[in-house]
Amino acid sequence: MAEIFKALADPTRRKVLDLLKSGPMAAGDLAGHFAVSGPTMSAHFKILKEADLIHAERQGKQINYHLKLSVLEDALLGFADQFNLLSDQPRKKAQKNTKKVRPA
Amino acid sequence: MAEIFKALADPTRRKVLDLLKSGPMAAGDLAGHFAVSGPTMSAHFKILKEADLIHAERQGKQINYHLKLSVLEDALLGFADQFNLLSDQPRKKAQKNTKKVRPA
DNA sequence: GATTCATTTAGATAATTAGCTAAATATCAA
DNA sequence: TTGATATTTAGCTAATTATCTAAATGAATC
Repeated sequence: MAEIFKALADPTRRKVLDLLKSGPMAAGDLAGHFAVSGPTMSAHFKILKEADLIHAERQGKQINYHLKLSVLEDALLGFADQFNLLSDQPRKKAQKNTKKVRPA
Repeated sequence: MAEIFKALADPTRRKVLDLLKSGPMAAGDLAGHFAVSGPTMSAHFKILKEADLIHAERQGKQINYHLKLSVLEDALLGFADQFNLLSDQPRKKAQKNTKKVRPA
């Protein structure tokens, strides 16, 4: 989970995730949205892959990146939940083993 | 908001926030939970202050740090919401100007 | 006001990071 | 199999970061 927060700490990487929100995109198309070199973007993709926030799928010459939304969700909401920031109702993807704790 | 994610990227700082969850704590008491020098902790506090995630209040010789939960909440859930990760019902702190968009 | 305690600021260093260019790899097309 | 295209890997550098020790500041106490 540390890796996820590291990955999210960079604005370029956050924007990559944002671009992938609406569907998979090729590395080059993603890179087109930024003013940095291809290799630099590739390094960002690598960090996002290592954080398991995206995954790659080669299609011919191109490599399409997909957002792993559920990983982002678990990290973000898991952390938020640590601070009781979520409403008390279960969320979309309910988790197993919801511990019932009688309020003190 | 970039500053908040930077601040959250460090495990020491995330743990500081976690310690402050249950109430304000003095700089020294916080530092007691980590294996680094006082000045190092002070630098972490500074970064958290600059991200507006905590605030300081001097009480005699000590400086008590308070978690600014609403700032954390806005950042975290704001970002989560960008990815539609929140349930559709309004949350605890409802936001102004909820735009009503008729589903397509 | 000198001393002690709690914390921060200053200044240095080592490690990490984001960026670059050049070269390598993989795939497709000619 | 040569060439073109898409992307990554390698190797470098500059900037940032986390850490340290020593010194400075602020507040209470003697």
